[in-house]
Amino acid sequence: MPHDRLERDARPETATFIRHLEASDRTLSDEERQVIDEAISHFIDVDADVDVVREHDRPTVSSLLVSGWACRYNTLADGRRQILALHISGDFVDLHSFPMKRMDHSVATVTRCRFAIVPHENLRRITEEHPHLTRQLWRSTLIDAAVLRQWLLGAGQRSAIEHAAHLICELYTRLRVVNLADETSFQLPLTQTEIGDALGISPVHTNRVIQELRRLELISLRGSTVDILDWEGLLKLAEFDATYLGLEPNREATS
Amino acid sequence: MPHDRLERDARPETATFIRHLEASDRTLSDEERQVIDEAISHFIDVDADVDVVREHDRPTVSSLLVSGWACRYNTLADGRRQILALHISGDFVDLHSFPMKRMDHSVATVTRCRFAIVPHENLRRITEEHPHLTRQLWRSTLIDAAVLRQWLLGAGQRSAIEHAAHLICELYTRLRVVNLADETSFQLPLTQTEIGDALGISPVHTNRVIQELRRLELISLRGSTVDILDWEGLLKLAEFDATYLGLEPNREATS
DNA sequence: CGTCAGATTGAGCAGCTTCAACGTATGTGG
DNA sequence: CCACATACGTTGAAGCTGCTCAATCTGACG
Repeated sequence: MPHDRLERDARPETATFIRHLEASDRTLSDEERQVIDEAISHFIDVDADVDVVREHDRPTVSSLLVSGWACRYNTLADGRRQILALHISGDFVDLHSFPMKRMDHSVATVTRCRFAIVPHENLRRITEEHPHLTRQLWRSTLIDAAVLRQWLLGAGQRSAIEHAAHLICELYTRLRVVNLADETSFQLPLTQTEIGDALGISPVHTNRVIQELRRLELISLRGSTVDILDWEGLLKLAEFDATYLGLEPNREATS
Repeated sequence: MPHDRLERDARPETATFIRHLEASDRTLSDEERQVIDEAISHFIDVDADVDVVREHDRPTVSSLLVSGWACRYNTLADGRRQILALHISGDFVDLHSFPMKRMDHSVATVTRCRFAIVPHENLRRITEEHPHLTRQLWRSTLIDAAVLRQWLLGAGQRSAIEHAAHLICELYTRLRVVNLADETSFQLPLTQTEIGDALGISPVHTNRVIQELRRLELISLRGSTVDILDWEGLLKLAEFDATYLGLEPNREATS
């Protein structure tokens, strides 16, 4: 079942999430930082390929990913699987279960992961006492939705290679924000089958698309290392525009 | 430009949105109902096929759809268009622009529409003073995201006919909630090209998929009237499960 | 050295697209 | 009231994108 080990731990690991919120809003107060920190009840470690939350669950806690890769996914009766989101350090994988209550999809680890667990009761208290922080949490669920819109645009309108290029641009950009990508490369710990489940294409075609990206000298992909060989070329092929990731400073009277 | 006419008006038209929020949470207080009502600054009417908000805009108001159909969409450089969401009475078409600030897509009317306009300043005040209502607004943006996940699952994994059947199930279910569908039929004021843009398929194939749905005696579609001939059959073909629309009563200590 | 997961390749096929034509309903100006 | 225009739906034919099935290759690991 979900969590296979759990332990109390120190707090510096919330730093990634805070960096994340601040990537779009530099106005978090020290108090707010502390509130986030104190909202965490404990940390858990979960092995790779384990369901953390399942469709139809009604979680009473939300999980902030501290390290590792996780995904949201849904399946059809005959086994067809769509990955709905990929998550990295600093992502709140199921914050939406707080206002929504019931899960409409599952969340699984891709690699071994560490999560900071935030009880919904603590989130509720934040909404009662910290409206600005509440808006930032709300905002972080809306950035998930913006990513989802790009995935839908990709699945519906982009060719497989354009869609794949867009995913690489997105992941690279997001990993840079949390300092998990070098200047020209990053680790992508997904099998080609998993990449295909995210893009909505078969594993065989995923392989051919990757080969085509290599042939065009846009990326190299050996093992789990992606090297960006031609960022401009990737951007152009993917029509990637990072605006939707909400990274620009967001100073607003109403923020 | 966006709004082509504007006028002050009476309030009963917020009823649909309130019914909407209450479809999932019967605990709205009279005070909260009044707060929503008073947050509306005015109403506007917009002709069909007009952009209400454009990608990259930074709106200072959000728009609650009172009547008519609207959609969110995004396009690629060569004109390929993906409809990202379809909206009916009671939907807040760009509530997410409040926490997000910058639009990552456009919103357009499909038919002539009436919107209730809610200034972000009023929404900000709600987040300061009405935490329960804030959670319900947050929740309504997350239901949009849940719909989006189903559309991605459809675009990525379902066949065109399964995807189309799912869309019909979704729209019928949503229209029922706001009393805009009969027992066995509803009005769908979309061209086949628009349906195709929502499903991510060509207009020609859309036509063939609709014919196949007719041949299977699942629906009839003449003009803009959809008749549900075999609801059970549609549900099965689409693997439709309405849970994600968040319609179940949602009574929670933390709600 | 055998095993296993994952990557790669080839061949044939299905679903969907594109292009182009034609049908049909509605509306408009002369 | 007819001639024409326009928007949308429908049909046919050819072709491309991506799928399935099945085999082979590769590297990591016990």
